Amino acid sequence: MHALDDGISRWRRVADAIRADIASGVIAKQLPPEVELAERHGVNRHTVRRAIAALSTEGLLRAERGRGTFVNAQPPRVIYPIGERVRFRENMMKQSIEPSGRLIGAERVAADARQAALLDVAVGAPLHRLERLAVVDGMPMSRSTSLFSVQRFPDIISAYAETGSITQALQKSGVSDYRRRETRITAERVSPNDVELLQCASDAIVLISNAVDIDMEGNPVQSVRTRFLADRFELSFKPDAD
Amino acid sequence: MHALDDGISRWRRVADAIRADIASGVIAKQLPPEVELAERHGVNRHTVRRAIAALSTEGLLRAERGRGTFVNAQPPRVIYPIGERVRFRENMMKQSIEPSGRLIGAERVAADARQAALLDVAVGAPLHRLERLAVVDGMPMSRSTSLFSVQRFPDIISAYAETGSITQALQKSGVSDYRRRETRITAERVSPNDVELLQCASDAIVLISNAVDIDMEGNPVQSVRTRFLADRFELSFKPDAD
DNA sequence: ACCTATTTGTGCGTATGTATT
DNA sequence: CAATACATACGCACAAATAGG
Repeated sequence: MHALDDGISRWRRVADAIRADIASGVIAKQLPPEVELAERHGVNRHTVRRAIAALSTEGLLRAERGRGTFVNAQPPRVIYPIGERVRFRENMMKQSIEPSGRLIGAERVAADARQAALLDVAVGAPLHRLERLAVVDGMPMSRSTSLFSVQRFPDIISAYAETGSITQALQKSGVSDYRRRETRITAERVSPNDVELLQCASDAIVLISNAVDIDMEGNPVQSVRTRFLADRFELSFKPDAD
Repeated sequence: MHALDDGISRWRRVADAIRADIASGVIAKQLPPEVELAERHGVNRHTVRRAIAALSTEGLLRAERGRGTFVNAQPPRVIYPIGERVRFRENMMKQSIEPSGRLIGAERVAADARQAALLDVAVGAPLHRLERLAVVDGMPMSRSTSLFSVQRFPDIISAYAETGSITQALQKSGVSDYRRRETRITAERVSPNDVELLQCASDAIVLISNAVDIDMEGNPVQSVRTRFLADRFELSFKPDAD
């Protein structure tokens, strides 16, 4: 019978009670241990764990093995401008943030239909795939996967490895300047592959930006898919430019 | 000892196995029952449930009590342009989609510091808050909250209620045209308040667009915060315009 | 209309593993 | 090393929704 006062399950009511305690300030930083919460609410420890799991999924709590369960403080999001001119380094330095890119890996792949259309190459044409991790103050901020035509940019990978900058690597390859043609944005849960690199929870949310850069003649230069941690970033679009 | 082959927990390996089966097409639409999966993988039913819960959080699966657990079909996302000229109705009709807005509620509120700065009014100044739900083919697509200065637009609420269009309501209020000054985008889990209106899972992800519209003289007209379901939308930004 | 089998959801008890203090 | 606290895993029981006879 389990003595349900209404149609709400016990773990939901425990979760609601904890959420209320946090909102009212009764619980400020750290939760009582699971066994104590179980006693206090008159439920099994598993039921408390179920409630904590739900609140963790909401992003409200964070459990650390051996230490305890803590209320998540949400720092203000970094503002990331998107527009015609997109330069990671410049954007960050405007906000007094020292950025750095890290090369994760590079590979040659064959263009599928979608990629071929974006980069204006034949289906099956060889592409360089460049995997990068953007780091700010030692904190991973975004993961990006860039695609370049091998035919047009045969040495782009080594150029990036040397300079650590897409802009400079493209200059070495004869592209003096480039601009963004289109940026498409959506959001998903982080892929398991990126969890370790981004040092985030396995159910974190990432903003996904799919973009195509073009040179001054309008020819596609790179197609890039960037994953930003949504709780650390806000993408800003200003028509006027700045 | 539980016979862990490596450092990965059993539920994770079951989850990985299920994910692989889906990717390879071995499982197409519906999963075998939990008890059968438990037998097949040599684990307890709870362990299978843990794996299914993780994959559900990823959006890959959907469990229905009494029926079974199903693979989520992901329909292609609707592309939503963001740029200087933002007109919900026009945007949707370009993709042969018939939109409609629904008035959820309206309220008078006092401007806090942030809102006051955005709308260029005094802190504490009265604002109209307009709550809307955008619906496409009977399917809820986005929830938005608009703020207008009461002083400048005393009758905006009734004008919207009559016309069902922000653009037309503003025209009635003497704003012949307007454009977007800035759009900021991030993502969060859906707020419990919006779950019912958006008819989504309680842990769904929403893209959040915070934007300010200005009239042709550059004066702020409205501040609007829109929540799009991330699995139904892709926001597109093209510098050139279209 | 009813009953039954199937399937997911909830809850408790117990034991053990692992990281932190 | 010991105590504490979260993580994983198994087993059992019953509730609730669904589907079919």
